[in-house]
Amino acid sequence: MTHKKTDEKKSFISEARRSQIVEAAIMTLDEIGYIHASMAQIAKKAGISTALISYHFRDKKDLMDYTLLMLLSDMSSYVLERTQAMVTPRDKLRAYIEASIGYHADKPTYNVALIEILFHARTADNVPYYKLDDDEENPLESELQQILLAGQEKKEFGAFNVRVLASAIRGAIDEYVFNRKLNSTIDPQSYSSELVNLFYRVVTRD
Amino acid sequence: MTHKKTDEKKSFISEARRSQIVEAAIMTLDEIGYIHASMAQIAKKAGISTALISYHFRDKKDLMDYTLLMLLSDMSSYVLERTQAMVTPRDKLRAYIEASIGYHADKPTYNVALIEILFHARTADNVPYYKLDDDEENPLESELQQILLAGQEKKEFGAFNVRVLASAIRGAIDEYVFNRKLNSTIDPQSYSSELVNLFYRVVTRD
Amino acid sequence: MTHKKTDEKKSFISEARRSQIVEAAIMTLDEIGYIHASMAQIAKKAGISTALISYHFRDKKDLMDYTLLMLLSDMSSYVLERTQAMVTPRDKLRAYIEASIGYHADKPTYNVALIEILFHARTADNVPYYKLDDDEENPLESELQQILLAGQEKKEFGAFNVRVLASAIRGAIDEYVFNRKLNSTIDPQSYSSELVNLFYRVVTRD
Amino acid sequence: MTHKKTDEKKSFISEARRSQIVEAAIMTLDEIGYIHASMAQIAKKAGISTALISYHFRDKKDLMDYTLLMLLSDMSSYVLERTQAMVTPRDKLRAYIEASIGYHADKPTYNVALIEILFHARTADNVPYYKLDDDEENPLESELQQILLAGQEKKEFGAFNVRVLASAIRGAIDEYVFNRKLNSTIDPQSYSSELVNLFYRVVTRD
DNA sequence: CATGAATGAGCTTTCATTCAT
DNA sequence: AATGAATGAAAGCTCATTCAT
Repeated sequence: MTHKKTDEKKSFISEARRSQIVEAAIMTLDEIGYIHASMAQIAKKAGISTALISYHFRDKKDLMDYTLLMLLSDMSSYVLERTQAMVTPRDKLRAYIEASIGYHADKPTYNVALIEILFHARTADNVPYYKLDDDEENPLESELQQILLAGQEKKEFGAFNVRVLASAIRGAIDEYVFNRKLNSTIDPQSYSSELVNLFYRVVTRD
Repeated sequence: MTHKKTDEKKSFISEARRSQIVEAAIMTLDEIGYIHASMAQIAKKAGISTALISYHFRDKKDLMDYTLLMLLSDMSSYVLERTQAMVTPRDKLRAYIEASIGYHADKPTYNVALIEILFHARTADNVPYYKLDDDEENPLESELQQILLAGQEKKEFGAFNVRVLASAIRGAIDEYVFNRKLNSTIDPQSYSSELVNLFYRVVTRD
Repeated sequence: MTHKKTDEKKSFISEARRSQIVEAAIMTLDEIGYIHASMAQIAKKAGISTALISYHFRDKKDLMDYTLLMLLSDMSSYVLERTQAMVTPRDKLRAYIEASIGYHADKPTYNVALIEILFHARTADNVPYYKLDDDEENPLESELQQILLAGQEKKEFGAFNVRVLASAIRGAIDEYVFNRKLNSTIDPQSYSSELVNLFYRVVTRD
Repeated sequence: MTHKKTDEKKSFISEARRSQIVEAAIMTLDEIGYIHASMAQIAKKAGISTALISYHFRDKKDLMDYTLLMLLSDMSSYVLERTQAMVTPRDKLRAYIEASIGYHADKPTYNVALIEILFHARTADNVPYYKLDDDEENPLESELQQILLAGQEKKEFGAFNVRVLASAIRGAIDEYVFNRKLNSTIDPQSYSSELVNLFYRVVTRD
């Protein structure tokens, strides 16, 4: 077989097709969810034949894995760009929270697709992705920990367990993503602003 | 049709059968996940025929909805029992956090089944359950809000946005449930203890 | 899953269905050959849905293996019955050759189906069946060897290499089965009669 | 269309390509069998694109037919060379048997490819090749018949039905090719030697 | 109350072939 | 002469559901 697969070099046109397919996959995931996002539905959305998807991706798993990769990297760039534009740990923390909430508001389609894959896809051994502890560091997680750590080292922040606080912050952010009763009644700016205040209280030295 | 459905009155024996099926569904969901949890697999686990499931539940959706109901009520009881055994808002908050984390550690099977349904099941209009803003109040959410509110009224707690703090707390709890890198490296007691400290800082009056 | 599979006990009605499916498979194999004998074609021939075949057989391999078993046992019975009705090695040898050729003439459909499976089916490791040295003794092969051996022991036959002669006889028989130019121009009785004369010459003591 | 097909004149470079493709087809047939020997697999083995195969052969049938032709002519040359080097019918008969068995031992890959095509390929009317009575004389069959006939005419051999004996000899040879239990326990020299003895007994005048 | 039997719809994947470049 | 890109058709298989018994 000569099919282009995720880890091989691809031609420009091939790369364009792959992007188009990934984009169609994301839209389909958002619109009808992972379970109904069959190759046929994705192909239909992309305006191509299912066989062409098979030509550009080894199989459905390959397509979903690649799509997940794209989604994760897109979200990471979005947040990291905005965070790293700041200088002090306090400002970085604020930017991190605002960007994380903001991404959800800005690109809801991507967010839903991400969730759909994360909670449906499974490894060949049938281990769900959401149970996997990514061998590779999650760049968003480590960025947050580094911000908190830097704040402590610079004596800008007080004493706290970095990993636990980082988790709490990430959880508070994700809660907004998942909880519709929340995100449909409080706008993202207000929520992130409140969250910033809340966690400033925790990090601030007495 | 004479089939017993979720909202009809059921005989004792029928009720026993339904429980058995729900139990089998939970175990199957935990072991192989929602997508592979076919009627056949659940029937096999229960040691009965698939047709018998269809006899006791209108369809797969009905079974999953009922199972979800059972899971939610089990978790609620677990947490509420332990919370309501306390008197002061501070103690209630501590109990709430510890019980929520503890449930995850105590009944991992139920927790996984809960997640599997929540993130896979969809309404007839294809709306995912996780996007639904439960029409009925989520008793765990409102309990937490009431604790925080009571603390403020009794001047035990300071000023903060109750809904946002409640969300942050719930998010911090769920983060432990979902983040394997977290729950596999920090034991539940330590995490909840740290979380309690963290949020005590937030609620405590200056 | 509760599907009946080849090695489980089956109900009467299930057994009847399996027979019907096998019969349809044999006819389909004869008519359009292994490659085109899809589940759909076999189901069509049997007047049932493809899913019903899947219900009664684990997969296509299971169906083909079971069909092969039936075909081999049918052919064996046919030949062994006629052979074992004879008493002396000479008569047994004649009966063996005549019955083997006769089976081909009597049941051409079965014969073709047998060939189709034998030369197309492959193990899970992709080893073709025709390359397999049956772990279990082939009853037709061993019967022939025993006839020749008995003839030598009773001094009815002279000296010869039993295995080689047995192979030559089986080859001469199969040649008639496979070679259309042969079996379409010489009738089976003549061919077997000539073959008997030929091999009588070889076994007869000088 | 300008595509070069089997019956047209071809350029030298085109002929080289065709040979390369045929060689790849043979290896693929031997390694994974006819059914899995897709154009893609053959192209991969040849290190070219599938489209190039389509360019040099009308379709898959054309490729397989041509490959079969090559295989048959290779086998014929092998056997005929060795047979025609002999002078007397007895010696020719010995050479024929030894060469036929020897080819199988010498070129197992070719032999397997030959079998795979013979038992899988079908005409446009879906008639399997193995059921075809070649319109053209099979040179190996007629050579054997001529040897036997010549032996009778020269009074070197006795009386027997030439066509039947020829078939028996060919069958005895093919049995060694197909029967793995045979060819894996008796070496080709021994088997052909025994076969020669056996059939010498048949042809020798009393 | 319980089951085995049966189906239609849908799934992913593979294939030979075509076509523009 | 050679290829990458693309397709329609068909394959085997699984599933939720229905129905007669």
